[in-house]
This record gives sequence, C-alpha cells and structure tokens, in this order.
Amino acid sequence: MTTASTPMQEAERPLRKDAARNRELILETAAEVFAEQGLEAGYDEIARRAGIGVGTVYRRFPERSELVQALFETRIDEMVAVGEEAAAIPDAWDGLTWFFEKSVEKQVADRGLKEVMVQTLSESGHMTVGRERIGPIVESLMQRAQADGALRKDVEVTDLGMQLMLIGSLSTPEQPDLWRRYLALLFDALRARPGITPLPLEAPPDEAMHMLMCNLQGRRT
Amino acid sequence: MTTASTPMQEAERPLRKDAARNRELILETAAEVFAEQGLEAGYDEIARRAGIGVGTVYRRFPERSELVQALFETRIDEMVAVGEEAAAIPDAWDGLTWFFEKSVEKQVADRGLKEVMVQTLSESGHMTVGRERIGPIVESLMQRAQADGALRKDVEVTDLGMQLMLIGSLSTPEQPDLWRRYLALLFDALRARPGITPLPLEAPPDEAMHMLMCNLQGRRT
DNA sequence: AGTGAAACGGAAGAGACTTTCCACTTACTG
DNA sequence: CAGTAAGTGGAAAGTCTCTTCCGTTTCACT
Repeated sequence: MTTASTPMQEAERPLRKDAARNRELILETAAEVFAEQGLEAGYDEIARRAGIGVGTVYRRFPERSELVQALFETRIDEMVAVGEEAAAIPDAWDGLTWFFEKSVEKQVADRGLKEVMVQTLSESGHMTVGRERIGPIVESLMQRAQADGALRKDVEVTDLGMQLMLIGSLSTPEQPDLWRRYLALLFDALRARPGITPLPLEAPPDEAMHMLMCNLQGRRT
Repeated sequence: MTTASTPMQEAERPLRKDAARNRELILETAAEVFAEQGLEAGYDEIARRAGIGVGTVYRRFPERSELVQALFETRIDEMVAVGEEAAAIPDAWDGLTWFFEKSVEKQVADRGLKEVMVQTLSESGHMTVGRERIGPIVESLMQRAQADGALRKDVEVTDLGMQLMLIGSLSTPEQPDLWRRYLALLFDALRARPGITPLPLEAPPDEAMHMLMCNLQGRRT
C-alpha cells in the first residue's frame, strides 16, 4: 500500500473519478464517525458506513494521521474566514476577542473538529499549513490590539495559540457554554493595564507548538 | 480473574507476602514504564521489567484504570503535604500561588504523575479520593486569599482545579519552565482588583470535573 | 510436618485492528 | 474500440494486546 493520498500526489497525477469519489466519501464519513466516536474509531466502521471496502480506506489513508490531516485541511478555510471577519471589526480588541469566541464556538459545536485540530497540531510535520495560513491572521489581529493599547505587549501568537486550543476543552454537556467563563478569565489576563508585571520567560517558538500539543494529549514525542 | 486489587479487598483479607511484594513491584515498575512510555505502555513491558509473569500483572490489576488509580493514590499524600505547607505561609496570596507552583512543578518533573492524574481525574468513580482530600485544602487556601482581598471573589475551587491540570501541559523539553509564563498569566487573571468584571456563568460543580478531564483528553464519555 | 488454598509463570487462545493479496471492475489513452 | 493501468472488495494473514488456563510453587494455618 503505497498510494497515500497527499495533496502533492494529487497535484502530480489526478485520481480517477471513482477513486476521487471514494476519497470524498471517506472524508465525509470519517468526519461523521469521528464526531460520534472520537478519533480512535475503527476504519471498519468508516468503511461499512461509507459502503466501500476496508482495504480501500486503508489504501487511501494508510495512516490515521493522514486521514486526520486531510480533515484538518477542510477546516482551515473556515478558520481563515473567521479571522478575516474579525479583522473587519473596527475595534481591535473586539475583533481579537470575537475571533477567539467564534473559534472556540466552532470547536465546541463540532467535536470532530476539536479533536482533529488537537491531533493535527501535535504532528509536527502537519501543522505547517495551519501555521502559515492562520498564524499571520492571528498575528495581525494581535498587533492591531497591541497598537491600540488594549492587548498587553508581552504576549505573542504562540502564547495565544495554546490557550485557544485549551479553552475548547472547558465545557461539559451540562454546561456547554462553560468555556465562556474561562475565556473571560483569559481576556482579563490579556487586557493591558498600567503597572502590569511582564510575563516571565520568552514565548515559545512556532516549532514548539506540536510539542505542547503532545503534552496536552499526554503522548510521547 | 476476579482478584482485583482494591483497598477494600485488602482491608478484608491481607495479601500473602509474595503477592504483596509483587503488587509493590508492579506499582514501582509501572510508574517507571509509564513515565518513559506513557500510560499506554504494554503490560508485557511492565511484567518483563519487574521480572514477573504477565498473567500476574493482569491478575493483580485487571483493568489499566485500576493500576493508574493505585498509582494516583500513592501521589495524593505528596499533594496533601504541599497543601499543608502552603497553608503555613503567612501571606494568603503567596500561599495559594506557592501551592500552584509546587503542584505544577511536581507534575512537570514527573511525567508519570501528570498522566496518572489526568487519567484518574477523568474516571468519575475514581476521583472521589482526590476530591475529598485535596479539595478542602485548595478551598481553604482560596478562602484565605479571598478574605485578604487578594483573590477575586468570583472564582471557586473547580475553576482552579482545571487550570491546575492544564498548566502542567504547557512546557516542552526545550523550555521546561514555560509553564511558569502561563501560570503568571493566570495569576494576573486571578488577582482581585477594583472594577473587575465578574466572570460569566457559574463555576462547574464538583461532579463536572471528570467530564472536563475527558474533554481535555478528547475522549468519549 | 502436613495440608489446603492462594498465587505463580507463561503458553495457548481470543479479540480486534492493520496489512496483504488477487481476481475482478473501472477509467483513461492512443 | 482495445489495451493497459489504476482502483476495487473483502477474505486471509499478520500483529499486538488481553484473557484463560493448568501444572507448579509458595504461603499460612493447624
């Protein structure tokens, strides 16, 4: 099985119609199954529900991480759109906080999305796309708010990246909006104000993000 | 295999010498293996390294969660001791923040501890011991700081419990102390000050804790 | 010291996920 | 349209973790 479905290979040689159709079907079905059962759901269930052979699923996405990555990429466009809307909000602090709220809302509403993002961001080789497309947007939102004197100057993109991922975990079926409480707490912390003590240490480099996500999941790296 | 090793059964009928010795050996070895490989490390490796039969490991701890719980209980005493030291610090805010720092220090220094705690706190039936023994200590530390006017009045024990678990994830091998940055950010948020906007929503009840931990791990509940 | 029960080791068996395989089907190209 | 290559389904095989089992050993009690 060497026909891993990667964007590069697709650029080189397009899939046959039936193969492309099956790939799409796998992704749609996986999104559904993962949302119900989590990312550890078996390929058997995806195959059965999609009405194709399990060998086909494995052939198209030999590693689970590849399937997750492909799903991740379908989600990036959504996040980028949220970022662009946030940038259009006149007040910089409101734009930044709105971006945070909308991002977490999407995570919480779509359990599949949440896990896909966490899993993808822990694979060091896979987070490049996310970082290149979403990183600049967050950077821009932050700089705008810092220039306005609303956001403390000692926080950076990577500082906020982690918080964004963590906050989405802070809700339960009984209190689906609980994360808003902790987001408000985070906003209190991020708000610039006179006499604030600068944060210790440097913000982590971009490349540290995947290590942090591994820690979050308690995985070995 | 019905001889699960639980504290209740041990109170009823003590283990034979050899069995008790093996149980201790399993726990010591598991702590070591888990710290190296994570909680998903195989029983085979624990058995091999301990020099006993894999059937014995499974017999003593039929479910992995039981092994994790037993390890958790060896750790509670340490956390309680930290809490008691914190309570002895004259300044209430210093005592509370010191407790946080020491707790996270222990988590970060012992990878096994971190995962054991996260795993245990996600099993709803297993967190009773932790909550009963550590909850009152944190409660006391918080009330002292709130009475002093140092800690904002709208946060509760469960609010801080989650944060405590999350912060330990925020470090990498390259930046082992990175969590201190985010702890400082959290302290800024927790610090009482005039004109602060109260946090929205109610703090989660005790029982929500395990749901939150499941979310953190991206697991189905 | 004798006895019965607890506990043992580790191989065989069971279960579940992943990989391989091959006759057959579909699509593409000249 | 024919030939060839891509792609298929799903069973068989492989792999790994967990469970069962039984002859043997160890322990505790009388």
